[in-house]
Amino acid sequence: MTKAERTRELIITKAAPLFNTKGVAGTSMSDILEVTKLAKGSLYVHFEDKEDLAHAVVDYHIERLGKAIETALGKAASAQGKLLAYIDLFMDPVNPLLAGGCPMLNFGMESDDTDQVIRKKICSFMDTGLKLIYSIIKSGKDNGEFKADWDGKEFSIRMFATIEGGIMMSRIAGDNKTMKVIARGLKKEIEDHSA
Amino acid sequence: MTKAERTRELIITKAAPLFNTKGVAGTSMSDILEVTKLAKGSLYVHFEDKEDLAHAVVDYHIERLGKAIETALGKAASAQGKLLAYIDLFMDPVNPLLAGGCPMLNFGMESDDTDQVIRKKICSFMDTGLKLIYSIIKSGKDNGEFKADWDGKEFSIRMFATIEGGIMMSRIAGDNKTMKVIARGLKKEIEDHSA
Amino acid sequence: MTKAERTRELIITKAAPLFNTKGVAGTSMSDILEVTKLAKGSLYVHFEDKEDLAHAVVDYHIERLGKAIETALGKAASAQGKLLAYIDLFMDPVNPLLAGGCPMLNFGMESDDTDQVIRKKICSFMDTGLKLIYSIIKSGKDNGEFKADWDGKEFSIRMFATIEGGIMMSRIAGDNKTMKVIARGLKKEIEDHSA
Amino acid sequence: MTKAERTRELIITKAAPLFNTKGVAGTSMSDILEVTKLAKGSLYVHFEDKEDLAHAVVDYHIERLGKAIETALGKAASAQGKLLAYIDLFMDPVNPLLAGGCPMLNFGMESDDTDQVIRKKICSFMDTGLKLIYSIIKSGKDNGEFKADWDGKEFSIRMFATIEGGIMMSRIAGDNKTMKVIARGLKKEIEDHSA
DNA sequence: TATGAATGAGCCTTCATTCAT
DNA sequence: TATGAATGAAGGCTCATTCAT
Repeated sequence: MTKAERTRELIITKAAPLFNTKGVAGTSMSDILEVTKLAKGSLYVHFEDKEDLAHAVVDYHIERLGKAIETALGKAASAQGKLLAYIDLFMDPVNPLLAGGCPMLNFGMESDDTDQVIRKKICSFMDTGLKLIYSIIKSGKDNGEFKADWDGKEFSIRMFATIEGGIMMSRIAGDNKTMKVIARGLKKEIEDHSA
Repeated sequence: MTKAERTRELIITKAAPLFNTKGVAGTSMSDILEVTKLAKGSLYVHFEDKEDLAHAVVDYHIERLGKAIETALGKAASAQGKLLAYIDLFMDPVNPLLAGGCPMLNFGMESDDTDQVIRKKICSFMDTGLKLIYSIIKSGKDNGEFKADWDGKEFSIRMFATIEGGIMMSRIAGDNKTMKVIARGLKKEIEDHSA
Repeated sequence: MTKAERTRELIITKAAPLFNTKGVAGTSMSDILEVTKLAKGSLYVHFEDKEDLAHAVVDYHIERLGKAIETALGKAASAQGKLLAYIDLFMDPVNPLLAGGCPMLNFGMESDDTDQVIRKKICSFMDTGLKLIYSIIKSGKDNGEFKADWDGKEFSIRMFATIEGGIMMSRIAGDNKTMKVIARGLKKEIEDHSA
Repeated sequence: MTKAERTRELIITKAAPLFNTKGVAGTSMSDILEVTKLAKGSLYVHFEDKEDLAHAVVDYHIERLGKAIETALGKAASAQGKLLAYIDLFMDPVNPLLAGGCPMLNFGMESDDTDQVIRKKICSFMDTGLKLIYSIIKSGKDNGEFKADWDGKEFSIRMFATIEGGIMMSRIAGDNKTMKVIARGLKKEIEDHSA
């Protein structure tokens, strides 16, 4: 990793929690300077402008979340285990994996009317997640873990939506009670479809 | 209504879509001046500062959404009808009731780490909504519409979360497909619990 | 004159010598703040941006120079007197009427490749000047002051060009010797065409 | 020519049209980096600072213009031919010899109040040009081409000024009409003084 | 109450330049 | 010599807000 790459990475990693916490509009370049301890012009050596940095930060969040999911699911042997692991990953929205909470919610809700590049990045990551859940269910049906008549497509969409909604509710409430109810419900449904 | 009250109302109604679309941080007082066509100082005659206005705007959104729900549900005679009406109200996130989309998602996700007053307003409105759904189910169970063993508390939370998650997904995707799948699932579940 | 008009006028009059001396690109908004003793944002109450202010300053220079010519020529009774008065007005480029020198030269030469609005303003003022000289010659011929066969069009262009070139040369040299030679030549030519 | 000298030359030749077009203040070191495709630090290997480069660029313009004059006049056999050749060299200000137009006008007018080094360079080049014209007239008088009573000093100054003024006027107007009138006038005067 | 000029902190960004590599 | 990352002052401009009218 060259020096430039290291600095770029430093900026992204330091800026990431700020953007995810205060939003893109709510975070100033000065805020980022402060946490990176870099000099004024330095940010612009590595990023064209605030927008460019914001996009890189979104990519970073997507990558981190993607890897976290991959890791968590990698530890599970069965399809059912993977689904449960996925749910568990989002069980604590008050102390989330990524400071500020789920970047899909944060960046998605800020960008839907204001930044189409970010919206599309989040959209494509959402699709990836959806497809992942679907593929797990499918493989579970293929290997006999899950009942063959389970509608994997419908469930993957609903599970995804429910989790995100649960995260939103828990973060707004400031406690995880809601998320727990939701997780229990989803898990029960998964178990109900075990063969 | 005095002239002052009317001006105040004008500011709030014109500012509301801006805040809900671009966020609080992303909306400037000048943006609001522009759409209200008021003079610079006028805003501060009616609101202490931007924060104060933002809070009033959140209240306004809550009130409007609350009334829309009330109206929609008022038209339905049965408990089941009310639940279905509630779902239908959120069926078109791409062309939402309130410009910018669901204010609980927008203000909730922007404020969770930045503005505790807004967060609490959204939180308490969320509670109201949750309780409303719960009370409908309860009354449905009381009058024999719904099976007595239906867990109303769990379902109301899950329904709320799923709808919000569905709104989020549809807005990020830019189309309502997701929302339709979710609505169908929730409605089926409701019907499955009809007595 | 309203307060706003007074402030606007203050900014223009204070900024004018700066722009005419250091050029538009070479003058910063901070330079202007300093001489006007206004606060940061105040400039933008009266002007959209630096370009807008620069255009107003060019207009101001044009107006002042136009009025100075008008006044000087007004004092002369005859056509010949007017032509000589015009020349006299530009006789001291080292201590010019307008700080920084002839705005046609300064703004014209800076803007020809960079700001078409300024270029056109200067161009149209130049045309006015040209037409003025021509009309003086014509009226002199009409009233019998000048010989009828004098080519007024050619001379007005050449007189204008020679004066501007003389200003340029004197300012570059830092002394008025060149300008004096030129003035003498032009005046002789005018006298040679007296009837 | 060493590599360093070649790079230095490259920078100057690429920077020259920029400075002559947008002015010194209006041209940034980044602009120059862009057209030279050099690395950031490289400029400062060859030039102390922007001022130093600007001075070199002025020298370059002076040298090019000087050589162009020399070449054009070299082709003419008689003194009269040389004077006419000189005038012809400046006949098309809209598509000038040097991109941006006459460097004496451009750098002269920008520098007269801001950069004494540039001003003096232009001043001394102007003197050279003036002396050249004078010497041509003198030699023409010596060899009997021109009338002995022609005031060569006065005419050389006036011719120089008129041409520069004509360039200015044509560039501001965006067409060469003015310049043509002026050239015709000067040429006629030259012919009128032929012996 | 309403106005809009004025404020000055702060915004994002570019500037000329330096310096470690 | 050449590189390009780093610097921090300064650039133009917008911000939320105040205040005299």
